[in-house]
This record gives sequence, C-alpha cells and structure tokens, in this order.
Amino acid sequence: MSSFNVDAREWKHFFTLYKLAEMGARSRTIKVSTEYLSEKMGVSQQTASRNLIELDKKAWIKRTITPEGCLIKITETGVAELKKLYSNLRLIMEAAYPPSVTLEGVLFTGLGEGAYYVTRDEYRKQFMEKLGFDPYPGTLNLKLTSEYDKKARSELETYPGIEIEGFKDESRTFGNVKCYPVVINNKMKGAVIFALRSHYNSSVLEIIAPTYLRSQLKLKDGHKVKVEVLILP
Amino acid sequence: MSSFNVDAREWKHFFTLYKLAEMGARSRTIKVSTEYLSEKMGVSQQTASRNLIELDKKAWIKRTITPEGCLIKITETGVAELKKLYSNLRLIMEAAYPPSVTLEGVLFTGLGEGAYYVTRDEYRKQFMEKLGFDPYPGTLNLKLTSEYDKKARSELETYPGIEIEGFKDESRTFGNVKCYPVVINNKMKGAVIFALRSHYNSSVLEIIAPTYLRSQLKLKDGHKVKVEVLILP
DNA sequence: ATTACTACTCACCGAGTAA
DNA sequence: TTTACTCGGTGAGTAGTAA
Repeated sequence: MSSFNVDAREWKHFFTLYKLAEMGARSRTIKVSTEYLSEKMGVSQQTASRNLIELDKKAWIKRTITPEGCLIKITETGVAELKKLYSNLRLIMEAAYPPSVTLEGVLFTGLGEGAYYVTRDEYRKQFMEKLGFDPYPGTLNLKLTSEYDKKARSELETYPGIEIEGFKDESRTFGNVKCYPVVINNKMKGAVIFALRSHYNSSVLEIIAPTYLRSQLKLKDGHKVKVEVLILP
Repeated sequence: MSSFNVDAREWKHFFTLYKLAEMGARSRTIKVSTEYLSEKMGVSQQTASRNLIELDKKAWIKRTITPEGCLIKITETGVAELKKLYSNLRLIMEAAYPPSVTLEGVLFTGLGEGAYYVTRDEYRKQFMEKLGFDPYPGTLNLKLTSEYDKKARSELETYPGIEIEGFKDESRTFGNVKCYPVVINNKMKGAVIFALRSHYNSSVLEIIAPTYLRSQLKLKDGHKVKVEVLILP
C-alpha cells in the first residue's frame, strides 16, 4: 500500500490545505483574510498567516497578497497531495479487506526444498511477471509462535492474492501457489508464498525475495522477523 | 457544508487513527508495538504511546496491552470520525462545484420591496418547505464592491441551487427564485435569493433569514457583511 | 483594513528510565 | 522484551505591533 510517509508535523499543512479546499480553493481562486481563515481553523491570525507562508513555500498553494486579504488557489501539487490522502482514505474505508497485515515469526532453517521449487522455470517466469522480481533460490522460513499471528495468517489466506499457476513436467505435478507482496523488517521487498498443499502446517510463513535476505538483513536462526503483508485493493 | 469544526491540535489524532487504519485496525484487531507504530508515524515511541492513550481516552480505539504489544481496534466512534473526514474530502475532491463561496458586501437599505415579495404566501410556503425556515418579512441588501465579489457572484449563479417556483395571483405574475443557504458573518443561517429577473443588477445580494438580522447582528447601513454561500453537493 | 515580524509562552516531543 | 512515567528542551502558537 502506498502509505503516507510524511512526518507527523506535516499534518498541520494538510489541515490548512483541507480548510482552504473547503472554501473552494481547489477549483477557484478565493479571497480570504488570514483573520477569517484563522477563525475557521481555530487558531490565531498569526498562525494562519504563517501556515499560508509555509504552504506557499512548499508550492502547495499560489498566494497573492492584496490589501483586502489573500487571493489563494491550491496548485496542482497541492491538489495532488489532497488526492493522495483522499485515495488512501478511500482504500481504507471502502476496501473489503484491510490494506495490510503485519505478522511476526522466528527464523528457522527449512529442509532446502524451497530452493528446488522456487527455481522451477515455470514458477520463476510467473514470479518475474506477476511479482516483478526473479527470486533468490531459497526461501526464508518463519515459524509463527503467538496465537495472534497464527490467527492472522489463517485470515490472510482468505484474502485475494496473486495466483501462480501450477504445471506438470515429465515426472510430477507442481501445484498452484498463492502469494502476497510483503515488506520484511520494514526494509526489503519480497513475497510470502502459500503452496496450496504445503508440507508445512499453517504456523509457517515462506518468504521469497530478489536477494539473499539472511545476509542482506543479517539474519540468523532464532531471530524475530516482521513481515508486512500487502493486500491487493 | 458540514465542515470539521475540530481544533487544529486534534489533527494529530486523525493522523494516528489514519495510520492505525492503514495497518488494518478498522476491520480487524491488530497487534502493534508502540515502537513499530512510532516508526510508521515518524515520531518517538513515547509519542506513539501517548497518542494511543489519548485515542483510547477519546474512545476512538479499543486498546488492550499485552507483553508483546498492544491489541488495537478502531471503535465505531473512531470509524465514524474517519468516515466524516473521508466523505468531506470526497465532496471536495469530486464535486463539480466548490463546497462554498464566501462573499463580502456593504449593507444598504433597499426600497422595501423585498418584504412584499417575501411575505407572499406561495413563496413563504416554499421557503419553509425547501429552506426550513419562515423568513422575516424583509431582506438584507448587500452591495458588492470589489471586482472579486462581483465575479464570484456571477459564478455562483451558474451553480445549482434551490429552486422556488413562481406563481400567478389575480393581478400579476411572480417569477421563479433561485436560492442558496448561507451563513451570515459566521453566525446566522439564512439564504441568498436570486430573483431571476431582479430589479437589482448583479452587484447586489439579497438575503433572507428567520430573524431580523439587523438587530440580531447589530448591523447598520455601511457595515461590511460576510456571507458564506453553501453550494449543494 | 490588511500581512507578518519579533518576542515570549507553553505545550508537545523525546531522552532517560521505571515497572 | 514491553508500556508509559517524569522532566527538560524546543518549536509551534500567540500577543503586540510595525508596515
């Protein structure tokens, strides 16, 4: 989910921008005195004035000072910021599923099977196409310990994900795989994969990524790993 | 427009609530540590913790503390607050017209005709039905002086308003009237009326209200009056 | 009337730390 | 590990006022 990575301090600017938009400054140039704006915002005239100066500096508004007040219009940039907030809020409020689910598990070494499956060309082709990366040959295995995480994982499986189709080769059948994009430890992108008939039970998470995560994130068996699973809108 | 009459200080709570919703706390109970939340918000762990306490106090979230983090779910009240923000933003972003237009004019005494028209029963009935009040017998006349206000008034006429139908009595014909709800001087509710064939030119605003505004707002000829015209969504 | 500068206050934030 | 207290510094808000 394209979340707002804004500093908390920046939110006062959104508040001001929102108030200006309420007065119509998105579609028209409005005339407003800092005194009037300050009443609408519940702050002092001086603060309203400073907020306008700051928004102007950010180029979120175009401001022209006249003896009877300021002429103000929200710029393209400002409208884009409001739109970002709006569309994120729409996802949050209208989506049937939560935007993301964060799980935590303990790293352990698997049987090495993951590498075999992940490197099958038919899977690889689909990973590249549907996830956008060529997976490192191996999976990161996380053991879910808390009741909360196990429950969250089972809920997760009911949400729509990216479907990887199974196939046959001369000797055997490879099943369908469902996956979700994830962010590992708030840093690295990857995907969690759910083999529909996994040899692991439902308290394990298998992660693939374009790089060798153990070295990239300096992970060792027993370390706790946080996985933010992104649900498709 | 049902604007947010929140104090500017309250917006940090919306920011926190928004971040929690991004993590799925609208539809599920999520487990999150104050440390993790603080990273997502770009503030310190202590600030995140305090924000959660404040949100809990407001009953916008339900919070249960566990040794591994907080279990958090946004309450009905919290969801309602987010929804209010969301639907206001939707109006602002998707409406073809601005939510409101604020005009300023100078009070003057008209010819007294307003009182005659406003007290016609056929008009009165429709005012009560469509505006929700029985107008004081008389109109408040404002002269628009600045170019900005005249331009804004002419734009206003192109926006959809409340239509009051004309009628005939035994002697003459009374034309259609278009009106918009207004807030006068940020305090009193009323409506601006545009007689489609007005004897005034387009630099005058005629206001009606349930009470005698001149005494309610201590207004005298020559005073400046601010009128916030509310456009229908 | 306006806007917005300079002081100054105070509330908020975060470091340290207890539980 | 957690959460959340105290407390001190800082930056946001306001009063006064100039332009």
